[in-house]
Amino acid sequence: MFASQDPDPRLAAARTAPHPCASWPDNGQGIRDTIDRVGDKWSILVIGILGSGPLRFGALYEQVPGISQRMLTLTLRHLERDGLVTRTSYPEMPPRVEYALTPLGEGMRETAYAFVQWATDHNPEIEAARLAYDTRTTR
Amino acid sequence: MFASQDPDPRLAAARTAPHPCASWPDNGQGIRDTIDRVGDKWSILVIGILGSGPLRFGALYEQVPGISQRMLTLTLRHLERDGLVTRTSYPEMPPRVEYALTPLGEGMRETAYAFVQWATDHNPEIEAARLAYDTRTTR
DNA sequence: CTGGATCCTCGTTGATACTG
DNA sequence: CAGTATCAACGAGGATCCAG
Repeated sequence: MFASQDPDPRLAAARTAPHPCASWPDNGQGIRDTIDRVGDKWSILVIGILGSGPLRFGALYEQVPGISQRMLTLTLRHLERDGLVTRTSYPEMPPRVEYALTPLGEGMRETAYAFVQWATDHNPEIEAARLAYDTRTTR
Repeated sequence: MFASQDPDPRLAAARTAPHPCASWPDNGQGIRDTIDRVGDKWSILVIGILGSGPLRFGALYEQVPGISQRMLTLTLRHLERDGLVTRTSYPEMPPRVEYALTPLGEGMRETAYAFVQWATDHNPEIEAARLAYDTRTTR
């Protein structure tokens, strides 16, 4: 599959010994899910908001602009399943449910924060690059 | 470029404080796109791989397991548009096109690496939480 | 108040075939 | 080799209604 034939010796070299770190530590296995959890539309927002302290469903619903009830429910379920968020329901009338970050979730939040920070800092460059690209290809 | 921009001392404080603000610095605007770029299925993989050095389309195609030509093309276009990757085509026969990380892309890679590292380190905990959750709800 | 159940739409992806 | 074009399929996400 790999060693069958190699017209270009550079390809063989590139495949066998490129650099110490050819890619990510994991690459393509379980990490995918964790990244997806952060990459999905709402999770990071929820985690960011919960970083300031526990909140009820309704409060969360108000603080995440544009989310639907369904998506908020699903997002919270996923986060709970992954051990990032705890769900505490108080059997009262009317029902009250509070969501809070676990220590694991707090760690995730801090790590994600670093990336958000980077994205914020470099957003101007990225926007500029997009503008340049668009004008270049449109013209 | 890094140390010069800090007009507001509160921002610096907000970065180090445990519970700085209600949410992320940006929240809901342009950052979304950047996060989406990382969150999408292939971009991080491509960026990670390109971290070891420039590669041709075909080599990339081989190193990303399961990607389709179309998706690789689209992913590279997006990354190029955002100024994270450069595309250099050599007018030869057969055609040769090389993709490489820009400095911006390299910065993105490093920042993302921190997160991937976290995800790798804590994957066991997350998997355990999932298992616990599933058995709890299934039983 | 919280959130489960349904329906429906739209975007993203993959397979395939074709071109410079 | 490095794409582009086209089409079909799938699934995430939104709207709405209903229930504990």
